[in-house]
Amino acid sequence: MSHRRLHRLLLAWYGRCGRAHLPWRKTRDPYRVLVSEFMLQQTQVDRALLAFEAFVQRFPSLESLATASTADVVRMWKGLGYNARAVRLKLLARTLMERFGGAVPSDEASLRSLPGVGPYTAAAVRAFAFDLDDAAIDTNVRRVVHRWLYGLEHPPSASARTLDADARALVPKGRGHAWNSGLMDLGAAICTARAPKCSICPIRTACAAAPIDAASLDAARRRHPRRRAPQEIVPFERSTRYVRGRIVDRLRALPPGKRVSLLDLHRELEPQLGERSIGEFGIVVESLVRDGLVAKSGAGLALRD
DNA sequence: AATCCGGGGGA
DNA sequence: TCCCCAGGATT
Repeated sequence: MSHRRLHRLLLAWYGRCGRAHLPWRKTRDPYRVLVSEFMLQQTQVDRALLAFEAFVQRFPSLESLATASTADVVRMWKGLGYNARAVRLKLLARTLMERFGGAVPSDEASLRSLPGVGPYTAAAVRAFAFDLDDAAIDTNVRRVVHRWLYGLEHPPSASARTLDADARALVPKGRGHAWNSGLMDLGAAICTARAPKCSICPIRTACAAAPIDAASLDAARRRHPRRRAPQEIVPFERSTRYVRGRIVDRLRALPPGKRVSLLDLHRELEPQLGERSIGEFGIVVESLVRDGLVAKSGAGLALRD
């Protein structure tokens, strides 16, 4: 089945309104694409923008990242969250230098073998660095495709598998880069999860869901609630995530070469952490050690080298 | 299949 | 203030 009308509408809109000026869209350098995709997995474009510029300036090449210390990479990751990804990105760089001759592969199997690269990132690298006709499918893309082809996504009319197959079939031959870029921009700016702007959508005349009324979308969402884990009862400040964040932030600020004892760290962070036993604190530190973020020695704690 | 992993923006 | 956000690894 052909989707020529969809292709024409979205690609024309991307040409007019797309964010082709984003630094990771102006380049085809696979290393930069990889860095941007690692950041964009977890962060909005506006925030990733600043971090990206600083990161590629500090680590301008795969080789420079591969030879950098994990500590320096984690320091450059400040503000982005999910710090284990900084560790994986650094490990990925070393893997590429050692096993792939310093080049980013374009085949899916090789990409998927790399730390931190799953189905989405592998496809994104193929589309954005190599302009291959692959579909980088995240939840935003699934939502957009569902609306186009099946109508409102509450309740779902198609499985994730079906949507993935549809999304792949939609990629116009030879236009992988622009198509994926346009799809993401549409999902971020117009075809949003809540309050989509159908009235200004370039696809509205070819969309099964348009026009979506914000109030009825909200009502449909409430009628079909997504299954949720038992609600987190403790305040965020009591959560492990918060403690981990405070610890890593404190270790980021530690002068290179310096270390801090568990007891001193516990005492320093006490004002932010409230009453939390040293034992409980130590368990959180252990989780950071397991994640490769923190190094523990007789001299104390620091970001891992 | 379910859970963990941050930090921020917007309703 | 509360709700929501997203891919990958682990178990």
